[in-house]
Amino acid sequence: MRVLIVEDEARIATAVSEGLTRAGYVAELARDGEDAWFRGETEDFDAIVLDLGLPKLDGLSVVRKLRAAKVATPILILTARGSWSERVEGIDAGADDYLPKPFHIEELVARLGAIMRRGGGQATPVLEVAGLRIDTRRMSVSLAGRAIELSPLEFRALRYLAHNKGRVVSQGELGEHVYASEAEPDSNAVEVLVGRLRKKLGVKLIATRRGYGYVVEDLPAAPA
Amino acid sequence: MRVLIVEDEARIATAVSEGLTRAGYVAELARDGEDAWFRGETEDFDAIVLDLGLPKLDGLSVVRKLRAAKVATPILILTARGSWSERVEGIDAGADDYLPKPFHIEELVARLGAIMRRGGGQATPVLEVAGLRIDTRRMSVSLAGRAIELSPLEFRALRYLAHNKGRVVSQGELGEHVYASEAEPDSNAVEVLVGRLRKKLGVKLIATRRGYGYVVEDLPAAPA
DNA sequence: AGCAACCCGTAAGCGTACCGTCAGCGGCGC
DNA sequence: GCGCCGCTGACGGTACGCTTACGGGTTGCT
Repeated sequence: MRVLIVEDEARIATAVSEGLTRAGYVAELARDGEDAWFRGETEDFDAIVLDLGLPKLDGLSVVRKLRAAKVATPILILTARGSWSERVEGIDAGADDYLPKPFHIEELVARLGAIMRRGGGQATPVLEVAGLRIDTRRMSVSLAGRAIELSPLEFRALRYLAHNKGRVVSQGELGEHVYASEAEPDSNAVEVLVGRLRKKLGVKLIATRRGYGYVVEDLPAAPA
Repeated sequence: MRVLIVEDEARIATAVSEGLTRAGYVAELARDGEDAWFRGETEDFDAIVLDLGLPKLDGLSVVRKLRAAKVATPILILTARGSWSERVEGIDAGADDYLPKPFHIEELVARLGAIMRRGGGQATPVLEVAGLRIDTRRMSVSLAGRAIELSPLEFRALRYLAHNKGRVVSQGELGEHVYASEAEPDSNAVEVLVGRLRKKLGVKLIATRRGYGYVVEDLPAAPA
């Protein structure tokens, strides 16, 4: 199991490297974004641990470029403590999970194991549900071959709902995942957002469970 | 038997830890929500005791995220005294039972034993009883393949009854679990609720034990 | 720089499902 | 047969969620 560590602070880099080695991984090290991008594309890793604050080419760009190049390797990003927007942007860009700094090495090892086992959560580039194709790399959506233009927020909402298809997602939960900050409790922003989304989709895909939230069904109509 | 205790108040944490150890469990401790979420997903516990008021990531989110990640470990939540809405939300989110603070350790041990013996009650997303399917993730119900529309309160009531099938549930108990506030003693709200539920189901599923409460039988035709 | 288009949060209005109350009735149990 | 527990239908208040319109802010094009 080869893991690429991308980290410019030497202290952290060696700590992580040692921790992963002890856990039985082969740890490779890259010290800046350009190096990470080059090696991530040309070499074959089982996972990438990526700090977002990097010289030459920032972490988010690395994620985006790798995903654009159809590199499906699981990516775990290291974010600043409490930086909600970094996490959201990171997941948007195609990372599989995030770990806020500071962290324990054991935690890193465990989460890394999780995303490698999962082996293609966010990394799977296209979600499909009920004739709808959601391409998370190109940020594009099409219904029965016809492209649909969505705004960034609409796209995030749809992606989250599709990703959790078959499960009720409350307004609060949807808000937390769509917005890069804590949602204001007294606001109908989510309702309006879902409304616009529904209008653009033109299909009865997003059902509302009054008192609970929204669901998109993965099965047409065959419960037994 | 490994149990994860999630509690930030050191005093309570040690008390619970000692109590569980004395009862023969191996107690692990997590002090905040993110830790709980990560360990709950990556490690293997037989049960989780979860305080709702937590730093970093609140308890309800932990429950939701674990359930979304298909972690079926039984979860017992500790709620503030008298906070009915917390309990209801907790169960909705996928917890198996709640215990209001303050509590006796013996009570905690007893309830923990119960949900572990039950071995995946609420954790399994769909309940089945007498041809009825209750999907707690979709918040939807179907009878013999045909979907049935239920209101939030109706759904909660049915879920609680089905969850306790074969046992008589008093009106008071049902009310406590359905309503997110103190139930008024002089009110036939529960009766009306059960009535509407029965009408929508269209089957003689919920029997009434005059003077005691309601039961749903898990066996279709058991003569007495 | 100026302008247009778009994005998106706020607010108001509205339809409707939800659900508690009440009154009347039925049936179970003694 | 009587009494009380529980069922049922009607009614209306409430609040949930949808829709529409508006405007501030940003982006991008000329």
